[in-house]
Amino acid sequence: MSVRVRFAPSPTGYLHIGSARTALFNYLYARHTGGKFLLRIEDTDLARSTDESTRSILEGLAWLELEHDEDVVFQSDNADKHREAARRLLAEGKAYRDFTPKEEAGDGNIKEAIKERARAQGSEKNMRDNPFRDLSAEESDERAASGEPFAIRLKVPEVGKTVFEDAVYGLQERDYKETEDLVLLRSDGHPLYNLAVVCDDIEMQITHVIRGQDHLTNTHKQILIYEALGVTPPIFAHLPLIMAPGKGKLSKRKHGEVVSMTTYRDAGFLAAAFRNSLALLGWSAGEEQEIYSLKELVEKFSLEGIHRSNAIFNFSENDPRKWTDNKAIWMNAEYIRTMPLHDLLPFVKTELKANKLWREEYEPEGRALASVIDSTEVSEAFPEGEDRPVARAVDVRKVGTYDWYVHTVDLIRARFFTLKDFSTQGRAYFSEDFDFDPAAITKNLTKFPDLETWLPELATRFEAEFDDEPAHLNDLDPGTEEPVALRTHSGKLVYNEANIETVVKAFTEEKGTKLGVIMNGARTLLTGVAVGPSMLSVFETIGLERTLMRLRSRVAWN
RNA sequence: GUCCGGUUCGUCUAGGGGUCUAGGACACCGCCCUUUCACGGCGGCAACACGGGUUCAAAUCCCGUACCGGAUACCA
Repeated sequence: MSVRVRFAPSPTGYLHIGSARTALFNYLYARHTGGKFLLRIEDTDLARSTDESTRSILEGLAWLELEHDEDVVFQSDNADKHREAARRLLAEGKAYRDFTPKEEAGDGNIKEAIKERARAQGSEKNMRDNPFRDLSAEESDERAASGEPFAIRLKVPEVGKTVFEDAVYGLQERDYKETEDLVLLRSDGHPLYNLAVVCDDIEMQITHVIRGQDHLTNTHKQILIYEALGVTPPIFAHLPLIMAPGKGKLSKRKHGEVVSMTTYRDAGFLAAAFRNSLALLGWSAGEEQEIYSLKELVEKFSLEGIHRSNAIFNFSENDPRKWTDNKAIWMNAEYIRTMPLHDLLPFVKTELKANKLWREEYEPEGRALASVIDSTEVSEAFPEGEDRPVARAVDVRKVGTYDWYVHTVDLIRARFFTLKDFSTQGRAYFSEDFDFDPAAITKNLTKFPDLETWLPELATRFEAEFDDEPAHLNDLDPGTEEPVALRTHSGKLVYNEANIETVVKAFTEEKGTKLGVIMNGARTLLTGVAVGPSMLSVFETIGLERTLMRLRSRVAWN
């Protein structure tokens, strides 16, 4: 029988890290085995379920690219079937009506209240002491017919135990006396979770239930229901939990945004990178590799590789550099700087567009970049799997062209952690309207007051020495195709790294200062930040015109 | 309280009786490169929860203790 797994979130909030990981593992298992990955929304708790949550969960799954098979099942649509199952068990004497008046839930912490009550009862509690458990069928029917409200509870046998082999945790046993006669149907007729799950899993022909370890005890109750229903239970695989730093519960309430999937999307994470780091939380292929493509994850995933101990999602709220798990941040950076450039470009485009930094000129030859990359024309744009476009920069790349854009992204991505960095740290490459980092100004500018006159002077020097005119093709070295002529036809120097270095070094010597002083001062004026690629590349990439303008600008000095 | 589960560097983890003076990654700290740097290179710090067994041999198997987590609802 082919594998059928499901991800069954309850729509009571956004998709959080734990659920996302559960969804991922289910997805990977399905794809690995060639089975189906189904999605079921467990919305039986009408009071807490919202459409907004459902949308948000679907959105999160879509972002992670965990595509499900078949139609989404809404558990509430099956309520009639659940009720029917409860009635059947009642008729067969495997369940009974409990006429105990419903206890009103007190306000405050429900979890705490339950724990308190359980503690008070201790081991003394007899799970079979419900007075209605052995009520005669006649009396039960009579009272029901008279309109007395009742819940339907499963009649758990007096002696014996539930046993199942968990694919992760191994053999699990639980004595019946530890399990109460659980409620199947509420007195208002609404089916309860354990009944609904079992019925739906049967109906959806689920073969493997992969879910959080917090369901381990529910599983025993569910097995009881399977047995009562006369159906063989599926295979269960429980996942260790993802905890907060300090081993506490990772909660929306306490930890806020770090647990929400949308946070990562909005923070400029690549889904592939986040998915990759999620996969490593509670699972390992037993090797030292850590960067896995989705394809590799699918190939290597196995239930045997799942751990039994909880993992901590490590972050510290007060450190902006560690606002979320460090390894996740690192992995995102790793993806950004090592993934094929043509895979990264669409994401950068989206980011730039969102910040009004995108220019149509960045489109390759006027065509939509995405369509070029996705279509068969890819070979034309990127011959033989090359990351870079075919157009070679025989001259200085003209600022604002597609060629320049690709080169720039490639240049600046090395030090970036998220997609957001392209529009923040990297803003000065794409716009005249960028901010200056106060720390950079202090460190590289105001510390050397001479720079206030030197840098505009450098601009004048550049203006005298350089020309934006490209070198002529004739000047190319036939062997390397690199421009050999350092001068343009007007007799000025080509504005490229080698020449810039010569000019800046000479200028530095004249001023009797260190190269770093000039370079870092220029970096601050040109890019607004203190870190980045080699300054020679920066000069060239920003282009002569903008370099002159920015070196002369007074903005940073005021 | 009771039941269930877990415990290897700060964090994610490798490890399934000898190859473990415990490996990798992130973070951190040094050094190198360099005009700076959150790129890169090299290096360092740092862990088998504790106590008993079993065995020639235990991080690995067994038992206990401690700690942590989960569950204990007419929530899911």
